[in-house]
Amino acid sequence: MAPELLNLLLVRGDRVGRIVEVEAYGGERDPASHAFRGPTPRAAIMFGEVGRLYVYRSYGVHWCANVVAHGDEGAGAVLIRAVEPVAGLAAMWPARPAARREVDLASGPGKLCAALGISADDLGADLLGPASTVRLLDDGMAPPNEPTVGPRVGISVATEVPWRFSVPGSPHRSRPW
DNA sequence: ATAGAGATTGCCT
DNA sequence: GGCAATCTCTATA
Repeated sequence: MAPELLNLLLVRGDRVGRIVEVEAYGGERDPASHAFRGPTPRAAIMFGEVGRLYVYRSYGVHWCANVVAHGDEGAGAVLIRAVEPVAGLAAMWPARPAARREVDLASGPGKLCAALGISADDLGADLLGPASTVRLLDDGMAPPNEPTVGPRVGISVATEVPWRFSVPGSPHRSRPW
């Protein structure tokens, strides 16, 4: 379902971004996944109710946002890797002091959390709940028929698994393919 | 208790 | 292109 998230809107307060790049992580059989070692305290949410927000700290510096997604059993999550700023840009600029161009505002998993203001406060938010701090919205733009597919980024194991998806040609993606 | 690694970013050369 | 920043989790003792 990771590519199905492409072109959906990620909303926090008055800041809105359109998802242009995602990366899927599996359960206990995916050595690159936080769920690989079972439902540990951090990873337990990946084994729970789908459609919730999983936020974790990356390199002690950044927050990363995931959508919990899996079948009837098992575990998994989809990392949001990049969004295109759609609304609330005025609040995004001061949250991203290093960004000088609009395309750099949210073109990475840590960047988009900073731009939208997503942090541990939002951990576990029901992304489809109308009252949640962080929400996923469908404004009618369908996901791309043929998303760009490639290997996952920043991991040292199972790098051959082609579970990175993006909107073809979007200038807001995190890294060149 | 403690050590090592990490789904990244931005500044430096 | 190299590398530091800095927190959390997990494994080992």
